[in-house]
Amino acid sequence: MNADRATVRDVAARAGVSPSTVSRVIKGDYPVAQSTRTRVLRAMRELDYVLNVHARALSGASTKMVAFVLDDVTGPSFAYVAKGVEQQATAEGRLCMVCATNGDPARELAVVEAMREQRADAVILVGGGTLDDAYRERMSHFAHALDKAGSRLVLCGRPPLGDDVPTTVVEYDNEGGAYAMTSHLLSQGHRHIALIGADHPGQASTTKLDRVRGFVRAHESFGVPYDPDLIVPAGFGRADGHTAARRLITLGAQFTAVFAATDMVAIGVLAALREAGLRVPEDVSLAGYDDIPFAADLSPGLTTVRIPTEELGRTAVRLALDRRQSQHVVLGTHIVVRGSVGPATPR
Amino acid sequence: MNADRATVRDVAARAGVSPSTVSRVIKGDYPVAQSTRTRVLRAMRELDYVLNVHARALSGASTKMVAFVLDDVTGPSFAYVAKGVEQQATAEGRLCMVCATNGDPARELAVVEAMREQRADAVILVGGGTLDDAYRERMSHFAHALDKAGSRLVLCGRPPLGDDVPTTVVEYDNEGGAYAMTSHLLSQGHRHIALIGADHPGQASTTKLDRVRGFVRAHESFGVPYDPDLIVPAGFGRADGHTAARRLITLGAQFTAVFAATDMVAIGVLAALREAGLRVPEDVSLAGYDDIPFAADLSPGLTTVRIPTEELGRTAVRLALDRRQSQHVVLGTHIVVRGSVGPATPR
DNA sequence: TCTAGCGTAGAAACCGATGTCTATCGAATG
DNA sequence: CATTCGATAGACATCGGTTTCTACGCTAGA
Repeated sequence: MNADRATVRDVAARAGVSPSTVSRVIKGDYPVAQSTRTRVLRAMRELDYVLNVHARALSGASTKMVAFVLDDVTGPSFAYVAKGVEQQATAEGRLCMVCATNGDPARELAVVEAMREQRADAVILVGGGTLDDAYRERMSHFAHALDKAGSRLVLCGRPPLGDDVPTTVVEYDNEGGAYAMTSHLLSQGHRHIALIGADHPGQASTTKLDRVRGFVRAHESFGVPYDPDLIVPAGFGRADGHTAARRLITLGAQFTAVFAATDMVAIGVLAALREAGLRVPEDVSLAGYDDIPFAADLSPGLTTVRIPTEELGRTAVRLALDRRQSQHVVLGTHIVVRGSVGPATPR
Repeated sequence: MNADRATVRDVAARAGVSPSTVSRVIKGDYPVAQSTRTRVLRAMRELDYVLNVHARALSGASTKMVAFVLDDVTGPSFAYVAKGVEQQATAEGRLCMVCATNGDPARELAVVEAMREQRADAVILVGGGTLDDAYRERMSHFAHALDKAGSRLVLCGRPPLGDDVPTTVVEYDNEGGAYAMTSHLLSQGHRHIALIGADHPGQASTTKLDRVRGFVRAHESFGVPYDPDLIVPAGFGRADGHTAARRLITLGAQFTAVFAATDMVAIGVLAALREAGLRVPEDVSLAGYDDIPFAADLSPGLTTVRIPTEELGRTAVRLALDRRQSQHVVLGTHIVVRGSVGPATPR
């Protein structure tokens, strides 16, 4: 009647052995006579036996799960990191949990807490990251707690929490990419470059700060002064870029190139430029950041900075599960030249 | 020394109560004196106690987890379904596991098996779906097994397995969208429409079949014969569209419009058309399917069919967790008119 | 022949939280 | 004053595998 699910005990009874023996057949790390094994396997098949991972986890074994925490599943670059994580997790025999935070630090902390309850082998945080002190402290606490429990907190594409905090850090050279792209624009003769997507006054984002830093450093290297008015704060989305660019144009700002902090922003900027009757790259050059898949399909193709997204995700899982490897890695970025940047022309 | 993690017992000892009482404080469904509760809560805080979900799951409680199985995390439409699933799961207090199958039916079956081990509250399969008999049979078996265990198999954007198989089905009107778009093209005067991304000979995909069906039915409604040579099999990716379109052009096929089976295919087709010196929509009209976010950002904007992706994901979770609701739903699709389709012009 | 050793299998404790069943205290009722 | 009920809390079995620790049968070496 109550068929429910078969347990080790049921299988044992059917095969005429003890539960211990069934368990040993399942794990396979202990000698079991061939004939016994065969009988047990048959019983398992006949009863459609399915292991209970919770029972297994309870008696000490690893949960074989990694958790992945991101802002938004639909974010073009995040999705690729997720792919890398999923791939590597699968390769290492792990399952993968995904949680979206929608950029809410409070929710992020809640999610990490939930992952502690799940006893995940690793908790991978990707993107963004606030600089808020209380937040950092709570996160450090989690890092220590996870570490003590044999798990690991991984910061992926965000800066370390501090030297004494046991975390795995996988970054990419955010500032270097911005530096390279800005240099590229400067070497094309641009002297008035707008940076759209710098920091909002309120929320400090390290990603944004780094990109601004690279922008500034390149100007310094070239001995070109930059116009603070052309460094405009904005979000990381298409709409943010569109709004910011339109305002810049309306205000009559003078610039021959736009460096958008993300490709999504660049797409918004592109639309705003078009609406204003400006051609790219003839009137204004446009550069992005992230090299999302569609960057190549815009017309003109978007010149942008490539981030090794999948690699980032794969590395995060690999390092977290093998502590013998270095626990702080910085992956490189490089610019991808397409059609959206041309030589500067006076306006 | 061995700090490890605190258990209910540790908390109980520290608070000077029994484990049962601690458990009651945690669940909160049983009367506990205010003073006792306070002491227990303090002990929990002091010991940094974290619940063990596996122990809880073992003693009968639900696992509060839904599993989400898709082809590829980076697929533009899948990501949105994932977002819907994640949102609704969170809203219902569930965590969310994500597994990618890379379109491999064998891996899909393996993943579903893993989800049975996890005792997930629901297992949501999205996209694709083979028509292969052995596969269907195995999947039906899983559906029954999950059902018997109080869980649920959800088919999202794919056809039912059969009437006697206990599943939740959330579809969208695939054929209707293709019908509407084809009608739109026909009403613009197009009489030679290429359908790129029909079925590959080997692998039968219901999604593709439905889209072809809508295409054919629209022609029949309009009394316009269609050219079988213009129905070309192709994958669902950008490269597939590019290759297929280039071959069509090289072969000198006559057509004034292309209906791409997905927006990704459309993007590939667009590139191929451009390379051949054909303008869109002046020389050739182009329509896609899915309305991925970038469809609006192409130039010209891509006329395409909108699928209620997030809604699909949200509905899947909602129905799976509340069996009182109808377990078979078909969500509507509609065409989105942008600039890539124009009136037919003789070539 | 006796014992050491190997291969194999069972009994029972254990992981951590839950829930049932029982017990106690104080207050309220007859 | 005795009894009963309500509020509260503890003891203990339980969920389903895992893992010692022990034991049996058999062969090989002393």
